[in-house]
Amino acid sequence: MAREPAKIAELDERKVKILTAVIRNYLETGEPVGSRTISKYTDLKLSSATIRNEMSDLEEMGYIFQPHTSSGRIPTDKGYRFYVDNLISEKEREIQEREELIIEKADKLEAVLKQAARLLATNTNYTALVSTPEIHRNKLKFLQLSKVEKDSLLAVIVVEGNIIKNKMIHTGEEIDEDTILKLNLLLNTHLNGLSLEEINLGLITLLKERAGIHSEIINSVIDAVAEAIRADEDLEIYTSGATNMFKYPELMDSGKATDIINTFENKEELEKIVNASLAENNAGKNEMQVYIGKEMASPAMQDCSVVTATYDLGDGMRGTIGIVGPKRMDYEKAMGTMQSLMNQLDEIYKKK
Amino acid sequence: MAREPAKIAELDERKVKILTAVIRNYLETGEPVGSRTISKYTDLKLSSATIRNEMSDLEEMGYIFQPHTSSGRIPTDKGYRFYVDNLISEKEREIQEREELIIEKADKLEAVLKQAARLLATNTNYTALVSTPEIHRNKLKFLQLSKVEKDSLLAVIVVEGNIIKNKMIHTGEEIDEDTILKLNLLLNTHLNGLSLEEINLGLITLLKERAGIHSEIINSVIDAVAEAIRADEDLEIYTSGATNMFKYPELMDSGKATDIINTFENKEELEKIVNASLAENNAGKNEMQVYIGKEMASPAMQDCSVVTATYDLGDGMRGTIGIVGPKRMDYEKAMGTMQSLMNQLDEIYKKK
DNA sequence: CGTTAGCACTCGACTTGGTTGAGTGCTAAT
DNA sequence: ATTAGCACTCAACCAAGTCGAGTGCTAACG
Repeated sequence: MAREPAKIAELDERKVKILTAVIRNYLETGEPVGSRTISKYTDLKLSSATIRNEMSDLEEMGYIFQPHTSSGRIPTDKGYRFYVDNLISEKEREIQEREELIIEKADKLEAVLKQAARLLATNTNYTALVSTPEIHRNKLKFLQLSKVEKDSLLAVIVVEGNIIKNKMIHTGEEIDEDTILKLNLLLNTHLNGLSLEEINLGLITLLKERAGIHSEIINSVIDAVAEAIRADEDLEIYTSGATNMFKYPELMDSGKATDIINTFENKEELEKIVNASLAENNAGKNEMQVYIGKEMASPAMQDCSVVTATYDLGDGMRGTIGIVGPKRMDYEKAMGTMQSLMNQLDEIYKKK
Repeated sequence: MAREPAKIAELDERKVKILTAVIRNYLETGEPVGSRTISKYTDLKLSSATIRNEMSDLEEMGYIFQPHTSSGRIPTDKGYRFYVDNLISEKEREIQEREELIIEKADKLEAVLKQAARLLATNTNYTALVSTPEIHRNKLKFLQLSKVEKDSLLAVIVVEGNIIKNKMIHTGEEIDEDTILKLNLLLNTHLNGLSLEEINLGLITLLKERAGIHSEIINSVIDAVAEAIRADEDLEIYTSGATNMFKYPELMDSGKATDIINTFENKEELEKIVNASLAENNAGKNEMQVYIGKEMASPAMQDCSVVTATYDLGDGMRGTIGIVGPKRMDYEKAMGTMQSLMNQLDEIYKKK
């Protein structure tokens, strides 16, 4: 969780080269990487022995470690962090535009988000994570009661951001059209433009008085409004491609993959991740975040990394999109794909 | 897929006893069961040698088989089928009422179904599968346009079964209240009570004529109605507890579990199962189905069994609920839990 | 002084051979 | 028809040995 900057100054140029070589190689193979491999892999002409010394230093400094005595090295969380912070940003921009994901136009936001998740998952071979927007400051924009059957009314509620909610209200007795008209007028004059917080007990009492014998209905309506708005507060989170986790032996073999997929079914855990991302993004807009291992709040995820971004569709509709993968995920690709997706989301919802 | 009746007549009483003993034992342990085990397990006092002979017969008849030479026996699909068809029905009824699942009342059908799935999964330790109802013959029950902003109308559409759909229509120009009133009257007098099929081109043309300069809006509305209704035709399917599949070694070790969970993410495959169940249930109402291994259309599922039931909430709202588990699932428990759930669903939606 | 070659050492992964035990099929005796 | 007995099979387990990739350390080299 605590995330230190990991300054580049701490390492001289050669160490940086070796560290990145280790990381790059490990990203590809998923196996611990030894000194001999590095000595051939890099352009600097050094023998394996020298590399060994440097690697020993790097280990002491906490960037890499050995899973068991005398085997190759593997990057630590700190190592990955360094890599992500200092070494990606340059390359990323070139790649990101390489191939465009294609989001078919779909009208409903929910469908778009689901499709986005699927796209991310299939493109990256990791797991995608999408949270539906949390509705901020939702003011009531439109409220209407209509008679649908003899003894039931339909309340249609539209809040800022054009979120529409419906609620059937069973009245028990028949209500005539005239009364409905009056109720509609009453409700609209008093409630329109208000936010949930502004609809307090005093206002409700006032409304009930005005409604006279139909105060019962007012109750139902207020309930409906409250419930409708509240219902959107516990946000939905979709995942897609969860089983991609199985493709990575280091997770599969240790049985971690199962744990991880289990937490994908657990809303609370996912919320932790999403919320962390949202919070961090309140200040710096539209930046991508990368959380590595223990930087994540969720314990089961400590063998993963996640790339998150926050989308903002205006009207206070903000949500998070994430790509979850093993620590040795291809950060460049993940971030590139994510960026591309965000661009497209922007495009779709900007012209509307 | 082909499902033979598996008559009880084919087997004498002793063979039946031995077969059930094999199956019961295998259901519990998940390991191949040998002759010695059976000779102790059953009440009939026979030596292992005799059992061996009988088992040899049963193998020849296709009820059991050996995973490799000289190991215990495991039931075949045919064996399970026999068990489910002939040996459960008596016991099942007693058990089913044993413990009541508790569905908290929730207003929205979707939420209820999701919760039902979660309940099934946690109660049985298998994977639950729920399809949202396919809406049959949905007649238009209520249709209303309202002005929400200067240049946008909200169309609220209610179809039989109280399915509510909303659609924003951007008009480009401002529409005055009077026109909206007229349009509403026009639409309601002509469309109310009609099904999708009945809204044909002739009717649409008529409406457009009557609407005069606002024929544009009629177009949008008809589109909205059509889309709203059609949108519900590609049914949603929820799964819950998918990871429970990992709990069964015979699936886990062979890597089948991964395949299975993968198909849980694949809508088309799930539809096969759901549709098979729905079709079969058109005739005999409210019966439970059991599909074993190859009886299922989906190839990846051939190491599973599934217990399905069809719920019917009236108004042509029918859908399928399923419990997916390994072939050696506890059929009694699964069927009992399912029955209990169906009862509760019935109860919730009967009194409404 | 940084770099390199060489050597001893470690340790997981794999192979081999042997043992065990559950289970079978078959045959002969009851 | 049932059972006891025997030879056989085969997965699972274990111990010992080999292999190879990799390390740390030291001494030599430019």
